[in-house]
Amino acid sequence: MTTQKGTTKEAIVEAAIALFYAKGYKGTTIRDIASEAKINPANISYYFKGKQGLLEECLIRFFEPYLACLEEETGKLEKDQADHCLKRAIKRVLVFQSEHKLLARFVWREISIDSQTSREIISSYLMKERFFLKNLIQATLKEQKMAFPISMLIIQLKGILMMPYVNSLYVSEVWGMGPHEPYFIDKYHLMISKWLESWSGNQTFVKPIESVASNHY
Amino acid sequence: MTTQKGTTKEAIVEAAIALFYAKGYKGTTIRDIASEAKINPANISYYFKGKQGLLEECLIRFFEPYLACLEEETGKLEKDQADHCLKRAIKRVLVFQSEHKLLARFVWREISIDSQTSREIISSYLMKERFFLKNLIQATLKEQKMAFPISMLIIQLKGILMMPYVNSLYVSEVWGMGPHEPYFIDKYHLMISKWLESWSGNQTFVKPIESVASNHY
Amino acid sequence: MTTQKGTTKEAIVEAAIALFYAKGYKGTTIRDIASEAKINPANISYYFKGKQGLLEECLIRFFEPYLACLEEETGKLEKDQADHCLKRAIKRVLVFQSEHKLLARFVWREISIDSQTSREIISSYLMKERFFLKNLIQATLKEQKMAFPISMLIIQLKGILMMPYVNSLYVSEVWGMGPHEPYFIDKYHLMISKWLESWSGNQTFVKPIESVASNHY
Amino acid sequence: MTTQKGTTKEAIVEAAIALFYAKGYKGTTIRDIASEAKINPANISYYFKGKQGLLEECLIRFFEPYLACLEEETGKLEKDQADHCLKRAIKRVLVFQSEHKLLARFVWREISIDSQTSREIISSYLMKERFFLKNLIQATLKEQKMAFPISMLIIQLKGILMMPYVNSLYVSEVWGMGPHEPYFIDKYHLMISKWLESWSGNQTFVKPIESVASNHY
DNA sequence: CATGAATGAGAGTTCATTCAT
DNA sequence: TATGAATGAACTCTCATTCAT
Repeated sequence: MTTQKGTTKEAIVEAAIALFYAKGYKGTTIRDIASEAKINPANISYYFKGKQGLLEECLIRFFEPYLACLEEETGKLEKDQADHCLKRAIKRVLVFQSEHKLLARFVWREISIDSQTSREIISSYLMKERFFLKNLIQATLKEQKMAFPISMLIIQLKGILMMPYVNSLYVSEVWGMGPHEPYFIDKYHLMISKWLESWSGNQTFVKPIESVASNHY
Repeated sequence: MTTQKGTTKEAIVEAAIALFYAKGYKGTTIRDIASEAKINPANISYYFKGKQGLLEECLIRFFEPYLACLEEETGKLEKDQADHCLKRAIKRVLVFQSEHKLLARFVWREISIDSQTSREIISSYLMKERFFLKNLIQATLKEQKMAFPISMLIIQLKGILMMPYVNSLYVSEVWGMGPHEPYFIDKYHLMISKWLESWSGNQTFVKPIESVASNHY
Repeated sequence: MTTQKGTTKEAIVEAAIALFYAKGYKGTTIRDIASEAKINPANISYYFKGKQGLLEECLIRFFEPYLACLEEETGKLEKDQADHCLKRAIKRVLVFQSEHKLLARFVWREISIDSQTSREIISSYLMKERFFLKNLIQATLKEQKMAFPISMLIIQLKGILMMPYVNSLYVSEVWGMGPHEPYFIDKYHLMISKWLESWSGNQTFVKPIESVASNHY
Repeated sequence: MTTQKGTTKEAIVEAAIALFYAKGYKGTTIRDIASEAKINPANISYYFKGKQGLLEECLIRFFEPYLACLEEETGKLEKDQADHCLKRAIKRVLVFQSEHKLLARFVWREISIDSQTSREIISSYLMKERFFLKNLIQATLKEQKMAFPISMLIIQLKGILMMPYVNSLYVSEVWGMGPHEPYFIDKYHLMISKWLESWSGNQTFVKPIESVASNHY
């Protein structure tokens, strides 16, 4: 059978993401994936050197562009205002995740399982993430007297970024709209901006924080 | 080898909870469990009619007392003030989950996977949960003009209850303390109370909501 | 199905030896072995931790008693005449191999293939073999002026010992009888004795070497 | 990529011989061969109709010239002295094998494995071999009273011819030199001549047999 | 001729489960 | 109750082979 070049590989990844999301990595067999992608199971080993290789491809496809957002904005710290970089980074990360909801959800859930497998690749990505977030936050805080330790801000930020895709149900209802809806990102981003300004001191274009609070609960 | 009556069964469940939490249901083999519990794998089938039976035992051990909290407080609605019942229910649920952190975390994570298996038992529990939450909220709202649809409040509440065990990292850092710390529950409960009063209109012993907001972010 | 204790394991090893001999290690599948032994393929992994484990069991079953012959006679060097020890060692090795012809043939053929697998276990056994042979020969040579380097004698001896099982066809026809026939060992042993005396100088009960030579060719 | 005509095919055969020798037929994959020969795996099927076809090509490349030696010398029986033909045949066979050591060793080892595959081609070659050897020996023996049955002489001769390549280690040490050394063939051939004369009665240009014997052991 | 994609058969292995003891 | 042996199903992966280009 003749297929378009590259089609098979893409079909496998797409099917894998959908099934890993729905049934978990361990709960998905390569035959599931093969039949979903309408290809021969052997192709999975052919293209990805096995099921774990496919998992790693998925992780890479998530983390590479995800980290690119953070890296690029970290790179702009020298010529742009730090809080602008941080805000742009946040926005880009939110957009990226919202464009890859299944993948985002699957990745954040799966790495909470002590899977033995792919441990190295995951921890290397998480290290990079932490590095960029730290730099961005540190630069934003530069001239501030820090009310919080940086480490705490990093983890807060990370939690906020993951939240809509890990607890989408919760967030979507709390916010009256979900990550899938058109203006969600704008709204969520606005909320984060206010949180950010609450500690960065840089409140140029922000409404009073009370309005967020009452929105929030 | 002779063991105390019931000891074997308990050892199995304990080992299962720890391993299901760490490695996921699919990622845990009954031999893992057996060797962790220092018993023979055949005993698992003997006592629980198989691995799935053991999973269901875990689910039951989580949901039965969990739902009991809600059911009992729902039952008190006739003789006590509705918002008091709701607050007590919330507190008991938080305490229970905090006493069974691994189990709570495992259950809420696992049911997000479309496991096919145990689907019936899970959805029956979730139906009950929804029923009790609805009744408690509805009673609290009784004489209020509802600003929100009830369904939204239910899901919000549910999200709030699960949060500390699903995203413990996030919550613990945002709150400056985690579900494992002694006063966490009190603090978290206080926050929820304020959220609750923000829509129930019953603000007898509550500080203004702004203070929560500024606490929060 | 109920079977005698230990029967299954033995049946597997027996079937494995026969099939490894006939079809080679790579050419034999565990399903071949299982059906030959009339057991379930999973038992092979159960008892031997996989096909390679079964191979190693076969190697162990060959090398352990084989080396025991050499080790014991090496141990007797202190209280007995060296050439007697060496001759007894040779005789015992011949008898042992002749009692396990398939195994012997399979082992000597298989280790000539660069199998990657089981490399460590094999080379450790061969090292021991060389050690014992060296000691036995060295002791026999002690008071002789050595016409040959020891290493050459070791390899000659080893070749002679392997020969009847590696090239049984050849030997059996040259000798007018094969390793399977009752008096073969005696005759072969006599030949070796003469070869041995040709360099050890100890010719007490030996016919002149020419008679062997004309027998041989 | 353009390659010289025939180059690909030759590269495949060369790689195959080296790998079959080192890892056995079953232990070698066509991808091993392809990457060793730096060609595409599909070419192997293209040129040889599959892995087994490649094996058969190797067998042919060994047996055809091998048998040609025997056939040609058998053909000369009518116009030349029988024992001269036999000796020349032996010499040519030895030279040929020594020029194709890997192939020789691989072939003689592999046909001792009941490979099912290529059984027909192998046994047809072995039949021819036996036919030529029988004729050569029979002619040499013609005017002799046979002390041995012919069949025994055939098998003895065959064993002698195979020996240096099957048990090269053994032979090389016993003889003080191996099949790879320049004068080995001469020496080995001399030895065979003496063996031959010991039963053919034709001892014109031979040293006394004792000298061989004392050389040998 | 040469190639990369694709396939089906079958290999080794794991696993939950059963059963006689 | 508790256990070790044994099983069948299913999984991942490898491999020789085919085919369109």
